[in-house]
Amino acid sequence: MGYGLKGYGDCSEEVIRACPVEMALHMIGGKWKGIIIDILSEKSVRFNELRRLIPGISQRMLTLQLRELEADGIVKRVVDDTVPPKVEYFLTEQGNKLSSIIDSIRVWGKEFLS
Amino acid sequence: MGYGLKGYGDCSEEVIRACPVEMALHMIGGKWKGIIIDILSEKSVRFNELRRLIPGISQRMLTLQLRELEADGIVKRVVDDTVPPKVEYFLTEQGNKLSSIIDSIRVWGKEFLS
DNA sequence: CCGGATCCGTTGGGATACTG
DNA sequence: CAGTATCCCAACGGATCCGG
Repeated sequence: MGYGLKGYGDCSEEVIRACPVEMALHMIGGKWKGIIIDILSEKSVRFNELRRLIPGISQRMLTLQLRELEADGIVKRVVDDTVPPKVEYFLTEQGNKLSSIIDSIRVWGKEFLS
Repeated sequence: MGYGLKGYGDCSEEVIRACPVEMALHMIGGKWKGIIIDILSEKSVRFNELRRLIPGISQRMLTLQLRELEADGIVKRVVDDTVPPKVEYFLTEQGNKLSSIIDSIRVWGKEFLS
């Protein structure tokens, strides 16, 4: 048995090394998760602000991806119970560490494209 | 217009920073690509050897993922034209650089799981 | 030994409309 | 403002069988 995050497959003995990799890729592999983490690494952002910062994303997908990131402990969601509602998103400690990896991925990607 | 790898979406102005990230994640986001790159980072491996090293993967998926990695320039495929056939896979220069990122992802993942 | 071809279920993600 | 709810399609990935 391995970690078992959200029903993710077990880790057999031989691939135990790769499991954390698969898990991590699974957590940041969503179509918009990279840029969401990237934006949140700079500052906490509100829902519609995030929407404006990510052209092309639908309300539905933004909600879904944020919920998954939240469930995985990468993003924190803070609701200010006022009218109009105010919901702010920011990275957790783990999310911040992830963002530095996103950075190195971007460095690699840029070099790859050049 | 952005890079345009395999019909991947365009990069608008505001998300130009995130595009290399999306591209990279798209290239390593396959279910088995992480572990394949991981294994190849140590040594070049033959097809069936790779199969044995990745319990649970089907022949079809191994072929597909290798083909994609090859098309993306991460993996090289060398055919020794003999009987029985011998096909060896190894990382390209870009693939090697990627494997160090995989390493840091694993470090993060391990810490996340602990 | 190293695949290709086919079928098919599951999931990811887009479009649109509605709500407290 | 910050979401839900539906519908729908395409891509992903597993199982199985066939071939050089």
